[in-house]
Amino acid sequence: MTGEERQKRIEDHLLKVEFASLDELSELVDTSVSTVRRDVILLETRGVVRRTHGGARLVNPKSDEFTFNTRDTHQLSEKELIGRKCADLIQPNQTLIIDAGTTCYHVARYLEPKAPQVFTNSLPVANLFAAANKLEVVVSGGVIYPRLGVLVGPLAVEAFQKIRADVAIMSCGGVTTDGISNSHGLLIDIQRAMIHAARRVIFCIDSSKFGRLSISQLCDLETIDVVVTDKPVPADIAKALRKAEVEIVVAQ
Amino acid sequence: MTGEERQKRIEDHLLKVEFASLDELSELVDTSVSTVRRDVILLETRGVVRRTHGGARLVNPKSDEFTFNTRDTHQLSEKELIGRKCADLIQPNQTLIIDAGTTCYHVARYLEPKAPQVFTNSLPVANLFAAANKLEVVVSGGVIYPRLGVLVGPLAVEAFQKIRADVAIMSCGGVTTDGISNSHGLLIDIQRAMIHAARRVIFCIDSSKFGRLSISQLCDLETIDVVVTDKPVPADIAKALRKAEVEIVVAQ
DNA sequence: GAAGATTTTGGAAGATATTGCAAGAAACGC
DNA sequence: GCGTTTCTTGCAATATCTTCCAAAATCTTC
Repeated sequence: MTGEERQKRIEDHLLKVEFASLDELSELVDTSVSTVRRDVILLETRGVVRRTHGGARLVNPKSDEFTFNTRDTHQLSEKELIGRKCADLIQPNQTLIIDAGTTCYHVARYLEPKAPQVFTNSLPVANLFAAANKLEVVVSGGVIYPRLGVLVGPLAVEAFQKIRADVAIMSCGGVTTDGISNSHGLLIDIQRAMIHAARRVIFCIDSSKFGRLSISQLCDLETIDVVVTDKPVPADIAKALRKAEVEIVVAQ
Repeated sequence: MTGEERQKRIEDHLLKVEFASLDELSELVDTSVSTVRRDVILLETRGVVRRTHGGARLVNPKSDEFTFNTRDTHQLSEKELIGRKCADLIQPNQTLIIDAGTTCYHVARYLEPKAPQVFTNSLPVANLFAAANKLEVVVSGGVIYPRLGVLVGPLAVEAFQKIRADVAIMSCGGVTTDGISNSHGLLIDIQRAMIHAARRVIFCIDSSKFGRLSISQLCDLETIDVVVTDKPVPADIAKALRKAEVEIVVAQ
């Protein structure tokens, strides 16, 4: 086995496990620990891997997925259900605005067959469509908000102020009878511009958000056209939604 | 067996296994290691394979374009060298514009310690920095150009027209004594805006680009401040660059 | 087909790179 | 702290590379 082959195997292995001890690696490629150590040093200078005491870890594990993976784990199946149900509401060839956030990301995953035109300020959503050239994806500009991979700031707001779309697919941090709220102040302006630009506004809201209040008020319930969620909505909020003429879709 | 037949068999075998040692290959084609070595040297000059200590590796044929497979760190060592050398030219806390393209991507990989402010229209570069929140990354808006993961169109051009930066790190498709050219017409306007926005323009150019002419003319040599490359520049182009007062940096 | 020129091949010698090991230094866990 | 593990550094053994050369094969030319 040549040196490069070994290094590739080490890299491949780390892609799977994210972290590995030198012993483990030396066994994997059937060579001495010294050699593996040298390989890892080399991979580190290439920026592929970071050395730690006793092993190595991948530099940017699953960088395309961003950290919202971690948030993902506990409510994955609900969000996926919501995502699929919400995608069903979209007609072919509509133009869509897709908000940042895990739930909206899951909607995006089911959108490809509809071949819509998509506007988004979410890097994960952009990455999702970057390879497939079936549909046109427009990314708003903006500053990357680190952990979430959202583009924020004036560039983003302006981008959405300039456009019009059939549907906006949104998410949020909390819903009460008074309206929708969100936790990141930076996102509020952008979300307002998104909602303003769309003829029809769909909020994807997992059940944990009902009754919860986040820091910044985003809009009142009248602004919404559809709510997609995973469990029946609590009575008081359901009543308020009906009064605001919001269609409620429960994915089960 | 003729030499050509041997080389074809070697190539075919490498298509299957990706890596092979010279011993392995010499057994495969039933000849001495010396001959196989010569074959491999020949295949390397044709760009089919890459020699490694003790063996040979297939060169990924789709190498020149940006695959979203940025993990594909092999056979890019020239670009990696250029990337590191170019990153050395950057002072801490400068503001940078980073062009799309594999070479610029490799520059970006070495930039984190410099903590610059970064503007880019490249999704791979954006993803690279999205996880790390050490540095501020601004993404231009635009339509995703599918295979390359570049943002193009008016949103992108406008984004770069609005800003100013210390350095632009650029790449291109070809360099002749007449200037720089690039293959994607959509990129030209954006690259011009990038160059215009920067006080200092650095082109990262791997040696295969010298003497090559791409479809669209981007700029003349006077526009450039620095060229970073991996091999000594051909005499005629070197002369033209000197005349245009371009600093030449060779990474070796 | 034969003689000579050219190319290809296999191998040898010395140069270079890689590998595994060992001793001392540094880091880690308790 | 102290024992253990891991890291660094230097070194010798090994493997591979480069560069040469002579033998063999192939091509030219007549």
